[in-house]
Amino acid sequence: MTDETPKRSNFITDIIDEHNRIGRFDGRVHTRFPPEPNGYLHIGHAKAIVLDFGIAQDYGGKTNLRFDDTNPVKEDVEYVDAIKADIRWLGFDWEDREFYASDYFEQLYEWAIKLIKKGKAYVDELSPDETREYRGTLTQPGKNSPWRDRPIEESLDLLARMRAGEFEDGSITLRAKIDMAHPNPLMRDPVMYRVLHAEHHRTGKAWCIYPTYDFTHGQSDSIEGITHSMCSLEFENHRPLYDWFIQELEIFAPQQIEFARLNLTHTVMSKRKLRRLVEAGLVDGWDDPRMPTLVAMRRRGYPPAAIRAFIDTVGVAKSENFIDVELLEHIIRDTLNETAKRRMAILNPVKVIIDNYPEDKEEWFDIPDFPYDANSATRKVPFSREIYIEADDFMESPPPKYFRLCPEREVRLMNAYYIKYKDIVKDEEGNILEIHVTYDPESHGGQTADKRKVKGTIHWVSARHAVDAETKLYEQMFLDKYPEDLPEGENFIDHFNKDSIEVLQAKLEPSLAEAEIGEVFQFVRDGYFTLDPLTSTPEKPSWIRTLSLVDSWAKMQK
RNA sequence: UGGGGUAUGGUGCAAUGGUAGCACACCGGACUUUGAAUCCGUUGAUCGUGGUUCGAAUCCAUGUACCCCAGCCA
Repeated sequence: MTDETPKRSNFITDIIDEHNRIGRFDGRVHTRFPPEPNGYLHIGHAKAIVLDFGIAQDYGGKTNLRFDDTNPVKEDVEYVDAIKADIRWLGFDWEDREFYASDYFEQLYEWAIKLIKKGKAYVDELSPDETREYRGTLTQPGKNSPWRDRPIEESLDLLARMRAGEFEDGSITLRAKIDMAHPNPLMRDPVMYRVLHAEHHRTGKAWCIYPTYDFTHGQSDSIEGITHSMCSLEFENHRPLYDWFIQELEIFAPQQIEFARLNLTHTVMSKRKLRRLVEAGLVDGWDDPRMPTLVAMRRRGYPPAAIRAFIDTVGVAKSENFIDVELLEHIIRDTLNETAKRRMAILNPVKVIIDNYPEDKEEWFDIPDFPYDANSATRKVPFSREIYIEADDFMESPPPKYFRLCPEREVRLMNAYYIKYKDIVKDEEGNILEIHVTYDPESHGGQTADKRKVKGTIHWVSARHAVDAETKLYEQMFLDKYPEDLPEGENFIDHFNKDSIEVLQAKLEPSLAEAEIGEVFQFVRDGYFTLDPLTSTPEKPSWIRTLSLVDSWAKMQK
């Protein structure tokens, strides 16, 4: 990937620098991104991805993609394909290092036997409920299972029979023998294997016992020679356990480093909650443009480079954080401002008739894609007697400082002519049918020889040439800044912003008929737009507003 | 009443014993053929209390607040 950002520097790179200084990993930096294929990736995962891949890149190291697929009942290939597509879209490459924890099932099984033989693991016949009771509480120690000291040979035999399918789900487990009184409950003889008669998306029916995440993750890192294993804060409590397994197994020891995950205002980030929005039908799916998922952001026209830049600017630390979604939007706009060609489109059209412009005349202006770039390419835009302008760009009795079309003001039609209000035609209810104006033929191109000042510039589309298209405008899914932090008894799902989508029938300049999927344009004075890759067709174009422009006029009105 | 973490402007991140800085947001102003962008400027912070030191966000003591852990989820 292009080197667009300076080398990252944060508490993680401090640790790596220290390792390099003392020679702990011989200068190697090898990371991994370890998703569970049980859902779609969201912007929070993007933080992990950018950190895992980005830091390795900065140090000339490598990053593995490893699916942590130890729970067959929740996982599916559908998700592995989607996850791979998202990571590629973000701009990262794991080359040939695509791994699965399930690749290590046989090795893990051998290691389980090794621990039994060392007297460090035993087969336990406590039920799930009993296991919980025996574990104790946060403040009280647990007590030993009656099976804890059974003979090694017996455990070995039982484990083999577990694998052979002799036991029901939940009836028996393999547990590590650590310390039932340990202050960290994760160290109180954690389960290593459970019986699960379920088909796995990769290993099929080969197994009916599956290792737990805790008995898998650290060893998977070890097998792959991972040096720095980044994960989120809640796994800090697990680190002593991973280290215990690694030490007892006498295998390569990676360094786990925990960081605070990303939270965004005005949205929810947990897979469970996102799934609820989908299942409740409040959004169209995981790729609904309002969702914080990467599929949604891609569909919406967010550039992956902007997402990377966003992650770099929010930084990384160990304190819980909530990023204002405005920062994300700022960086998206910042990127798009550089790359999006300018076009004219009218979302809420009102017709304007230029009385002194000949009825049969039409002109084609060459208008630059990037008006501030002297070398910009141009496109042809037709002009004629009848045009559309935004309904907001005309007011009969405007407030002070209203610079758009109104009875007492001359305004500029962008790149075309100056016009002046003449009169107005309304229907019986008072709705504006058409606005009549006159134009100044001397103002061709939007300026005059006398250099007179025209404060307002509005955009327009020739009525005769306009292309019809649906446009979809989105707002935040939640008006609440922290939709997960609600008063007692309230449910986040009831706070969903039902007005977060608005569909309009717009009039576009004709060049937009040639737009391609994936291209993002700036519809001048409104926002950034892209064709909906899922629903748009040449016959029925459908545009998504990626993001509106900052509207300081609207802000002033408040 | 266990253990593990974290506290710096509204938000996020820096400053690693020596002038508390950057970004977003906010508020002013300039410019403008996008009320965008750009440019300039103004507010505003070290969780509390003691201590060490010429000097503390940083070191020590103590207190407080918040987060995580009692799945055979990850």
